[in-house]
Amino acid sequence: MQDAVLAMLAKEPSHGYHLHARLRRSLGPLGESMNRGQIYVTLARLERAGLVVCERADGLPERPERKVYALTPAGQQRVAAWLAEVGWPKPDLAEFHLKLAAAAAARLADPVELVAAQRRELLRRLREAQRAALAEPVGSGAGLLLEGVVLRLQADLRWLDACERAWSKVDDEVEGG
Amino acid sequence: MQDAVLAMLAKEPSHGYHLHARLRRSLGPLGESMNRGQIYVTLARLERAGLVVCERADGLPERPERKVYALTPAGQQRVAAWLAEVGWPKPDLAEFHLKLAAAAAARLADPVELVAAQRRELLRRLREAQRAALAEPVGSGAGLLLEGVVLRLQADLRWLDACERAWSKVDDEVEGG
DNA sequence: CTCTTATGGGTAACCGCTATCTATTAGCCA
DNA sequence: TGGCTAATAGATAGCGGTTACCCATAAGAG
Repeated sequence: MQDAVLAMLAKEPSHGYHLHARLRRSLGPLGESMNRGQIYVTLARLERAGLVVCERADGLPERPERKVYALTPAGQQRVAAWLAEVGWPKPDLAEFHLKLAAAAAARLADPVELVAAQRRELLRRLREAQRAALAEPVGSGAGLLLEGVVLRLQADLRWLDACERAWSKVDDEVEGG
Repeated sequence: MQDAVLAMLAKEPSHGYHLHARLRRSLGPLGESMNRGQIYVTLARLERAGLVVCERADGLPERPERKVYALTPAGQQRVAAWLAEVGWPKPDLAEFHLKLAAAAAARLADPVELVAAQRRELLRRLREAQRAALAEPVGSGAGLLLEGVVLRLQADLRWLDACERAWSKVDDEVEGG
């Protein structure tokens, strides 16, 4: 979040609400879930860390005071460092994996059933993402983002197939043994 | 995290360190990054919420006191609810997307270069995951998990290809215009 | 016998995010 | 004109997770 805000400020100084709007526009449909208040918390921390400064540009006395923030040299340095680093979020498949293991171990549910339910959900999201991608203008950033979502969902569906194969075999062994 | 701990307790009561070991074993190489202290924080919260109870079973006086936790009826209910829900983590591609946009807008870096660097990193991780998968016994839970990681990385690499195509086109337009 | 290291178990502080609350501005409508 | 609603701008509290650190035991090394 901090890096995202700094990245927006690298283009031009803004106040909290404007930053929020720019982020949402940049992320398209995936930015819907962004919280408004988070921006201000993040800005306060960035200011405390000396990465941004607040230039009070409340020119109109009748408007609510809005604080316009801009990058400090340290902030620019951090943006450059962020751009230079090659990080990638680690896959978060552990939860479903544990769910299957727990269901089988405690005999609380049928793992193959859980996989089937999950596949229905992912197919639903896949259709939704494809529909949203069609609504975006071609070549837009949001459309590209949605393409990534679609590719991920397809990969996850393939993984569910593998899960089903694996847990079906376990069931057979239990029944057979 | 809470659900993961509850799921382990659904199979059998355990104390903190044992739970940590079981979780790590169940997750294979992906469990390496798990923090030990987190287990105790989580157990304390679960106890406060009335989902688990602590039966002090420190039979040997010379051993350090270890608290054995077990599910309460409310805890069993929550495990059942967790198994019933069909959730899936949302794709977290936004950070890289913002990185590309910020690099291009502030002219701090070449987006196509960033994509190339990211591709190198993902290929490295892909090789690593495939190697780890070969080290796991076939049919084990950890092996299945690693297969999911591999499928995801392959999907992300395809997305990077799409990113490169999109941002190359943008560069052409800028140069041409 | 002491020093060091590894293991087992725990606590506290910090950080990020979400939800919620306040206050002002603007638009609408009766 | 008064009252309702939405949008804008900002602040706060609480939850969940991670990190860093602390305490005790056990095993070796000198």
